[in-house]
Amino acid sequence: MLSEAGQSSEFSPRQNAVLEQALRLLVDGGEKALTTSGVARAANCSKESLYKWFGDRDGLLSAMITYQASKVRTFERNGERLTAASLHDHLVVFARDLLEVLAGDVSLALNRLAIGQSNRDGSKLGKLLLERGRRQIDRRASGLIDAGKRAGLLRFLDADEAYHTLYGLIVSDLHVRMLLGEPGLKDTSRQAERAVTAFLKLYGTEKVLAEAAATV
Amino acid sequence: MLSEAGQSSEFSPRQNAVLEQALRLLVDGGEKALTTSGVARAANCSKESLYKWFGDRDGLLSAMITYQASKVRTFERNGERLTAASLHDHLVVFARDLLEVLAGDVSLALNRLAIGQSNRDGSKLGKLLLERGRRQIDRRASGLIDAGKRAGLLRFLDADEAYHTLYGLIVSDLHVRMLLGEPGLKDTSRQAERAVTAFLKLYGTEKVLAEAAATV
DNA sequence: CACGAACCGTACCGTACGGTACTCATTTGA
DNA sequence: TCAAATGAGTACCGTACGGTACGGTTCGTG
Repeated sequence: MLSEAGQSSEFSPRQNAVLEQALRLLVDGGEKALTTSGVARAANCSKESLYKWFGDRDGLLSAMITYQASKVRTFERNGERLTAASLHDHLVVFARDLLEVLAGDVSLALNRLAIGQSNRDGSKLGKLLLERGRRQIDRRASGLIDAGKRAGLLRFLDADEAYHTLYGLIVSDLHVRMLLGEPGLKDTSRQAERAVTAFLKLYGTEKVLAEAAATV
Repeated sequence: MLSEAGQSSEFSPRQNAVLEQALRLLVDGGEKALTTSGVARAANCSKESLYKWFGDRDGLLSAMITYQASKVRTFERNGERLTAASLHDHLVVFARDLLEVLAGDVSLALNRLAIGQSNRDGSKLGKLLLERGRRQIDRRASGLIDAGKRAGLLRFLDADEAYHTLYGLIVSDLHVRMLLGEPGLKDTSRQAERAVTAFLKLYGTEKVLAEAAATV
């Protein structure tokens, strides 16, 4: 179930509680509200402990990203035989999950944080966020797409290219708009459905197209 | 040519020079490097003048966005008759321009700035950035898509939906990745070509598809 | 019980920022 | 020619942050 070597003991329970409070402060008030004094006060710990555990403020930020990523786990593809209908459904579920994750409070706050620091620290946080937070979702989608190809339902040369196309169809500019503060999208289900329909039209084999035509 | 009521006298030449220096500081060192003292020093003006001209620091940031947006002007569609080939070419040029704009130093810096402030000031800068910076490119693409429909080359129900699909196909997650500090994309031309090909496969009429099949 | 480690709460320090006040040189205009 | 206005340069103030040091408290262990 857990695809990564996800040792949940990266931090102690006490430290996890502190990181949880830090994330809450970040979500509520942005980076400016995330002061070391504020975290210590909110988490009922001392600043000295913060610096012992996390080194400095940047270490705290990194730990927050690592901790949050460790909470978001995704399921591996089980080995079931894919049909056109089940591929479509799995893709729609993936699309909805992706939009839901990207629109999440904590995700948006951490992305804003990493983006804000990206030209200050050489994008250290950005790299961390992409590695820890994105790999799960990437692997899930790639697995799904590969399975679709093996089942003769999808046709493509470059799996990575196909995945990026799927991602773009699902997300479009919604992520950046939400990062800029625009209120979240209203109808994620419709958006997910549209994206998957388009993706299947681009990469589906005759098998998929026939079934789609039959059901529509 | 200028579609907006773009009075270039929004700021005085002296103020424009100051804003130029402020943008340079922002691009070089991120938001943290953009201090009022630093701007005053770099632009050889006094802090008192800064506050007289722009009110406060937020006013300076807004002015920077407005100024930068006023520099990026785009051409309106001329009334030429679209063919399948010219539509394709115009779309590719648009895609390349879009990627080039999004990957620009100043654009990335301003987007990072607005995103960093988005949960502090009620996304005032984010709104400004979307309105001033995005409307031009939106209008250009919408005009192109509408012209394609009028010429019988594209088929869609919702023009906005078609445009967002095009945007997602072109940009995918590149914008966010660049905002997070990842080095820019290596091959914008190929990316643009792929996006337009996919877009035409999704929204093109038989007329376009026939020509595409003939040329490929 | 005694000892030490971990840790909380707080006080403290140096620094850097946003914003204001003041002085002095230059320009403007009648 | 002279005074009013403009703006550069600088000094200054209050505040707030990151980071450190210290006293007091809890808790596990021999």
